[in-house]
Amino acid sequence: MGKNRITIHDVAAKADVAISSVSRVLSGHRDVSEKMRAKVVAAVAELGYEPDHLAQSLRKGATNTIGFMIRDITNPLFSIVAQSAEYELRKAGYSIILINSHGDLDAEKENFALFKRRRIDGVIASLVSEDSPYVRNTINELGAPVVLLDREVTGLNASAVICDHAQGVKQATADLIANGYQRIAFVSGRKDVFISRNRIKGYEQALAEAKIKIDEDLIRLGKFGEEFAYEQTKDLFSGKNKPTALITGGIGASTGALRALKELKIKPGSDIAFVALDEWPMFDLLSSDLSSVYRDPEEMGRQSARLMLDLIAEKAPSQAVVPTIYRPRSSSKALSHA
Amino acid sequence: MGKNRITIHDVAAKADVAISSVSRVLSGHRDVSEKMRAKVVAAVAELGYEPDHLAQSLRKGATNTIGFMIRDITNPLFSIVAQSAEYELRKAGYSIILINSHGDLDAEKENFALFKRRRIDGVIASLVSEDSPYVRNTINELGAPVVLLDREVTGLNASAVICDHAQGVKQATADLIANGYQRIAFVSGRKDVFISRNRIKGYEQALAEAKIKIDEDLIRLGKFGEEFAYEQTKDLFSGKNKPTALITGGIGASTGALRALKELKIKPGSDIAFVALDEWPMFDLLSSDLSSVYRDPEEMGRQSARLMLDLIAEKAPSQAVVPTIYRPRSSSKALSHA
DNA sequence: TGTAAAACTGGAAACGATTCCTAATTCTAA
DNA sequence: TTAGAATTAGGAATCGTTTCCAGTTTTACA
Repeated sequence: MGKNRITIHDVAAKADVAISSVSRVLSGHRDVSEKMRAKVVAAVAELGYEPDHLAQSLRKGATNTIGFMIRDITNPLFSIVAQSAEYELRKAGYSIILINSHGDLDAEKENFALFKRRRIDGVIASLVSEDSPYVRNTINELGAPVVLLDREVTGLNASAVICDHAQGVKQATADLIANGYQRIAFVSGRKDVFISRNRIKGYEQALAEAKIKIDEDLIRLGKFGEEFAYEQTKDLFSGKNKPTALITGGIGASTGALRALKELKIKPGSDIAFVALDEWPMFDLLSSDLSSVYRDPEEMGRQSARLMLDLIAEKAPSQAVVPTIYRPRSSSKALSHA
Repeated sequence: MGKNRITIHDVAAKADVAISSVSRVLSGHRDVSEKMRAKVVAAVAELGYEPDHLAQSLRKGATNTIGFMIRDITNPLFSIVAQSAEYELRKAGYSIILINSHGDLDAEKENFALFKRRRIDGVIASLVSEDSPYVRNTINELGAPVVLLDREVTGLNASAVICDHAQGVKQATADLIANGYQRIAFVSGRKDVFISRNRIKGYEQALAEAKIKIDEDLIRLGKFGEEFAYEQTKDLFSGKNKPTALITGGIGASTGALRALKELKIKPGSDIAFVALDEWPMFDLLSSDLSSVYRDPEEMGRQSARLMLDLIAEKAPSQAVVPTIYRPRSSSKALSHA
């Protein structure tokens, strides 16, 4: 067992120099003679010494650790974002502490406290809710830079990666309209967050440009997750004024809606038109050839890492915009529509 | 900005006591008078003091951090394991540092070094390869307990969560045989790891019990990931002696195989029988109603956390076995088979 | 050759906690 | 009342580094 770890003292003793000299050699300080460097390097190699990250952090005041908080790492979109961010940050010498908030505000609060105690160098987060007063306080008191995913935060010292949902959704909606659909339902998560507002904006713009009156009954915004979308889809298609097309926002909502449709024996792409906002792995293996509005999660991860490194380098907060792409497939054009 | 953080010194000064007394109050030491406790608690509350985790770690020699290393957090099975383990460990006061190895041996090695520098209290890992000599060295020199996922490691001071793949695969294979299939192909990842060996064992047992001679050409073990399975599936179904049933091991392999079948216009469940080893989210929404051999990833996460906490409590290494369940669905019984 | 500047090195003070040791106080019992 | 035990509180060492400061040696240039 590596019971007794090797410290800088051991190296100093072996090389017969002061510990400060060992530190200087290892940190690449310039005021070091060649002889000294050789002695220390030899001793380090012989003992297999590796500096203790903990002690370094305490002394330097930087932990080289970034907190990564999301609602649900199980969501494939976020897991790709996390992987991509980790990959980038790692290259810059940072590790990631991963925490789930389970979509719970109290857990989120608690997580920020944990990050603070652990003296994290920065936080990348997809927040549960963006505009509660506590967010402002918590983030400001964190004392470390913050990058938010898909959230607009005003008057806050934070950067953000935002996606241009409106544009892709508008294209998708316009295409559905061009294909002859008028009663287009929209099912998604909470209405008080950026992503939903932004998506609905694209939807409404397309309808407005086509001079189609908005039917509020077709817009179902409530909660993230499968259940809500499942129930709403069932409800939408059980009334007498059924929609002829359906747009679902987010992976959870898409899943819930697809399950409901399956149970109702309504086949997307034949009985109704369908567009999913976001794709996920194996999307192409689903029962229908579904249209989507795609955004690149790896790019989101890269951008969040870049923004974080910029903030750590004390640059001013900024925003990165990731585009969305409408990918029409056969489900945009159901065979049997009126 | 929370520039100047509040330390135990500030609390001691405010309460007009020694820092050692503050520490004692906060750590619940019994030799503390009621008056002292009240004074300190008041000062802590007033200042909003929170102990610095870094300093505590350095002094106590424990970081309350567990390293979690997997090939690919994007794999939904592993992301659920990670989430579940994080949830459990968190309740015990531990945080998780997440690292991908990307299936690369050098990256894996480097990751262990990182964990060591960071003085991690333990590592939960799904290793790339289990029996290289370096694994033994690295793990033994880590100086912290290790829990391995789905790996058998002999003569090593580590616990393991292993799944009883053989049993489920045997059941599945037997069912295929009972349904009249004889030429059952098996496509999966590397043959030199426990999971593959264990799966193939179940497959071979079922064939042996049915007195069916094993056709080595039907067994395709090579690499994890989609490409390999894609190519092998194409190859299997392009020869003259085509299989009538297909078992694919792991999510990557299943994906690759399903893509190949789609391109070949072979429909699992109608043209051939099909069983996927492992399920993933939205499995039920795929184009066919696929049979599977299921294992509970949340349970794997819980077990890995439990084993880790046991090791930290200095209990002897042990193994947890997670069962697999054969879930027959319509794809086990293709309509048009001979 | 002398002197100032530059290069190099070692000692010690941080970083922010825990914990051991000791001294002071309070309590118990003879 | 007082010796001795039991509580309680403070001081200082420690965890393993970095970094400032001061002192010593070397170099450079007049």
